[in-house]
Amino acid sequence: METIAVIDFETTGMTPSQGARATEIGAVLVRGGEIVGQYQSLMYSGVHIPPFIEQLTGISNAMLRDAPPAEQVMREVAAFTRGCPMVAHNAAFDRGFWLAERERAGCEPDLAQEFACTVLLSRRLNTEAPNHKLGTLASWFGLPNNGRAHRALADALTTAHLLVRLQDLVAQRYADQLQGRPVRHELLAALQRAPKTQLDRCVARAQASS
DNA sequence: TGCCAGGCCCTCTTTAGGGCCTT
Repeated sequence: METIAVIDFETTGMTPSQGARATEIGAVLVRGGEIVGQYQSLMYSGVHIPPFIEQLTGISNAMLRDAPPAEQVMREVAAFTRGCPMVAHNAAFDRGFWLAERERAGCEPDLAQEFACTVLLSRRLNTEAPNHKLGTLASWFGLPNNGRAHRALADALTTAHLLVRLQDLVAQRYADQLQGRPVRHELLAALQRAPKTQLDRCVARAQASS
């Protein structure tokens, strides 16, 4: 059975290309609609956390002084998620840090780790929601409270629960095509790229090729 | 002086602009 890794980074800024670094990572493994593993660690990279980010995340410069080196954390989490397809909320953001921090840590590229994005999927599958922020969708779906928002494991757990709900939506909406087969990451990745008017065709195509 | 992310989506679009989403 497929295991999907859901990750979330807390960082010092919006993009590695401007020098931002990760300060914390949370990773959750999802298999068969259940959470089967979780990982969280602060990570020290030597960069200063701006006051705005300290206030947003609650992660302070003092907290990071005793944290393990970023390179060590990335090697651990790379081993934890090895071979798993990935999911994140606004995956373009987390994927950027995932690739940058992995490269810094000297991790080998993992070609199996395609990303699916719960923002893109929610926009296609859940058009009634007022917006597609993680906190809004958690309330909208009545997801479990996983602790302080803007901490990596709490947000990764919320994203994992959101992923399961979105998989359920796909399974219910396309029950005829799926015929009881699980909603795999490959189908999610195809759906998130499909035009809204062609979701039915996308599912039929994915099922025909699987 | 004014700008400083990037990828995606929508529309009063496509030779563009603005909003969303993440820290």
